Amino acid sequence: MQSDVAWSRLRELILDGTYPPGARLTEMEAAAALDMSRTPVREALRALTADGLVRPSGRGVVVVALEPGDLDEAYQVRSALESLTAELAATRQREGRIAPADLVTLRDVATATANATADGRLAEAVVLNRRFHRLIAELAANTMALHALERIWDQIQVSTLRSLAPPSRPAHVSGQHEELLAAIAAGRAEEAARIARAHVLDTRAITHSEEAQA
Amino acid sequence: MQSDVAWSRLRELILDGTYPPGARLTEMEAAAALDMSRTPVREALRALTADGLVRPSGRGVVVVALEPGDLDEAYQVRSALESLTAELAATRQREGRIAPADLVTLRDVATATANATADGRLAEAVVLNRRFHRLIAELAANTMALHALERIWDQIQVSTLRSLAPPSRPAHVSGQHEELLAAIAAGRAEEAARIARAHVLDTRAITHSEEAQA
DNA sequence: GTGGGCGCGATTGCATGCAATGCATGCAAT
DNA sequence: ATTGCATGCATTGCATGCAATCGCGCCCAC
Repeated sequence: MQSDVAWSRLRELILDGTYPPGARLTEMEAAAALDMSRTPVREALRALTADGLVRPSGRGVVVVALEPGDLDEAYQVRSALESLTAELAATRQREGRIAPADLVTLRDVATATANATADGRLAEAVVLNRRFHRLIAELAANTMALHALERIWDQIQVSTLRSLAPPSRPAHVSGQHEELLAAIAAGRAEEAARIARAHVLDTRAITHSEEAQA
Repeated sequence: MQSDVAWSRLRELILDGTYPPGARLTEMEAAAALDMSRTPVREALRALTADGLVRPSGRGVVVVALEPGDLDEAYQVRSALESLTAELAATRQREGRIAPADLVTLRDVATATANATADGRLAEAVVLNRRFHRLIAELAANTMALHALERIWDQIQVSTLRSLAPPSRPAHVSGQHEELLAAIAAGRAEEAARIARAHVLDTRAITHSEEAQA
């Protein structure tokens, strides 16, 4: 369906920074850019509005720019949800409902993320980091939580892309990934929940301090 | 905008059970029922699909019927989010950022909910109960959490409307509301979070046992 | 020079036409 | 009788026309 194509392509363009926060976008422009008529583009823009990636502004829409306060809110929600998914994933592991291969994949992604970060391949690190957290959410086998998280991740990604900077303590972040992985692999649900919550809030704090530096 | 009108009217019809889970719905039918053209109705149906209230099914859409397993997932997410909003509300209260009148309103709604439940005015009790939880989410001042909760509440409401039965222990539910209220009013954030989480999961358990009875 | 008001033009929102699609129904053949 | 297929039709998805709207710029007055 062209409507879905329009949605995913526009979403992609927003998430990779081609349309940065604040960028203006009209039905007609987008229709011309994607070479389709206004109708499917119109539906896509409405969907993106519902997703919180753009917001109506006079004529057309603009890519949202979350203010620091809104970002804090987003991280709070993300923290609550990832705490839940980590707990659920660990519980499922304890119950033997998780395939060993999935845990291997998770470890691989964690390693790749650490390497990319250490090497300064930041764009790649962002993708891998998100994949790491997504894999955990998938292991939790809770589609509602996964969907809610996708929305939050998208919104956070849009508003932090421009300030791409290496984490001040890369080893710290990687260490937390390792701890989280270990807790899940061991089926320690409560610990996994605690680590996930702390890790997400830590990530926010790091971004904060780097904003302050800038 | 007619598109929004269509969305809210259709949403209302679904949430109040006029279109029960499983009901089929086509663009043309809905357009005729709402007396507007297919275009705005079409957009509304897409939005409702994104909201998880209907899902495409062959031609047209059907109102979603969450299976028990999906309901469990929904309650898990709801529990995580309400735990967060309760914690945030309590924290804001401790910081003196909550108007006393808002707490009075919250208490009034809690009382009204308890009365409606005790009197067997179930439809009313559902509305009041939701308003109680919503007020807390508003006190938390986290719009993302509020939006995510609205979605979850909608989905849960649709799939539990038909099994409207008085809670087996109404005093228990009302008591939990009181405890939650007290924790927030006293600014005890951690306790509020704990009570909220337990209360939501309790609600789910009650529904479960009543399903079992039926 | 600045503030306010007015008019024009771009852009949206809705309606409808048209073609494509997929589902249901019925018929035929085994 | 049941299954497979073909045909017709309801319904969707997209394109485009048309009217209403809103923003923007310009001009005038102060």
